Amino acid sequence: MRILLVEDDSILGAAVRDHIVASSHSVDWVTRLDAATTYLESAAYDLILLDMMLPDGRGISFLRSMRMKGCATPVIILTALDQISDRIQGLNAGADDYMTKPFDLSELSARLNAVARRYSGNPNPLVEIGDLQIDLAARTVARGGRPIDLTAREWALFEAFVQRPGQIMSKVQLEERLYAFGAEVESNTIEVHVSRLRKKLGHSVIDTVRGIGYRLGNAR
Amino acid sequence: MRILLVEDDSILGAAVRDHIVASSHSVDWVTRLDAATTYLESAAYDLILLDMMLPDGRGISFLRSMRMKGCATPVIILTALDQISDRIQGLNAGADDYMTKPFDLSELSARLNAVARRYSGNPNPLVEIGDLQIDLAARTVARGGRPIDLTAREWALFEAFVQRPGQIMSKVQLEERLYAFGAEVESNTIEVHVSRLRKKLGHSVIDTVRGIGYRLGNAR
DNA sequence: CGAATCCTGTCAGCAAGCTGACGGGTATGT
DNA sequence: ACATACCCGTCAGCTTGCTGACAGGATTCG
Repeated sequence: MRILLVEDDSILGAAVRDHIVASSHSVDWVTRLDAATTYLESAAYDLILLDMMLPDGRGISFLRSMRMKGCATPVIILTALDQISDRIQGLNAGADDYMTKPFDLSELSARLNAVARRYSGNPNPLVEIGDLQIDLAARTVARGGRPIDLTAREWALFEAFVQRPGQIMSKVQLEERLYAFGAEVESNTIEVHVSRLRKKLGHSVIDTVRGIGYRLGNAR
Repeated sequence: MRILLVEDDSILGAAVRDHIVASSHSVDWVTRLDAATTYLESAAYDLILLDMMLPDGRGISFLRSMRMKGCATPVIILTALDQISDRIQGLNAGADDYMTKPFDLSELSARLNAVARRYSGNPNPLVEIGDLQIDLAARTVARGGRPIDLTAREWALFEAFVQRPGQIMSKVQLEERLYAFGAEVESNTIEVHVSRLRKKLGHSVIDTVRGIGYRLGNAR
């Protein structure tokens, strides 16, 4: 999952950024709204964490603007404890959820997961694909009750497919989803990860559509 | 569809064989039961057309034997008009249908199609896959009401996938299904036909599972 | 703290698959 | 009967993808 963090408090920003990275999501962190606008135009984000008070304006204006432009990316607003009006206004402006500073990072994870699940159109974290049992919340895969151990990258890649069954994802799309700006990969890294995933899950779980991308196999 | 024809009458056998070939199915024609046994052990048939009176025995014995061995291939028995007991015995022994000689060849086609549909577990000839509308009886494919013209070979290949959604078919399996003994192909003919089919249907209708085979794409 | 292990991205060689082109045989039309 | 068009299998060169190996950095363990 790719996240845009808009937060000018450097200590909080760094903590949140690090936590997101440790959760094996990718994150771009900006401290101003103009940068957020630019980033949002350049990449597809799965989630935006949006502070309300920023040096060049209010998060609420940014949120209204992006909603008016038809952008449906889920937004969690970050508000001060005593700013209840920010929360109400934010939710009314189209935010999906809010968190009040200071917040516990495990609370952040829970919120991230909840929004991601809603966004993927699949609120139920338990998925079966062929003979695989997948828990999107616990980030586990098993076959016949036997767990299959996936690394963070492998999980992130697999999750991308599971959240979009049947949809072909190009290598560029996968790269954008798995890597933040400045962390793009060169060479054939996506192919390598797909190969590693296949080694663990079996060669018919993910299909290649040559010249286009990859998708979940048609396991019926 | 690959058919085993067991018929010692050379005129009838030739007429039936030619009709089957003209219908773009493949057929192996034998005149004796021992040859039929050998063929059945060597290849997977979709249907057997079985005469009752053969030089080396009765078709009914062959049918009983193959059913006892657990072979589920559909069988249409070919009987003389006045041999009603053959018909009853044949059906009781596990035949799927019967035809009485002499029969009209278009009647044979209808029977072939009916059995093939039942065998594929999909008695309904109308199938939708992604945005394709397929009529298995009329052997037509259309997209948005616009027909897509397939040649006989292309249709045979496509039909194989449609009848087994989600199942990976290896090149060998496809070859066995599309070509009779003595008509096997060399070189990369299956790949070429898949490529041609993709050119007409789109590149994401059939997925390649590298090193294993092909199957219908996961169009959801 | 050092050693061992693991994860991840890169590299590069290989290979399975893809596709344009061609020729022979068949079917169709005049 | 001849010309044309089409189908189909083969060929071969190209291409995209796959994967083993490696090295560097991060993590884990004693």
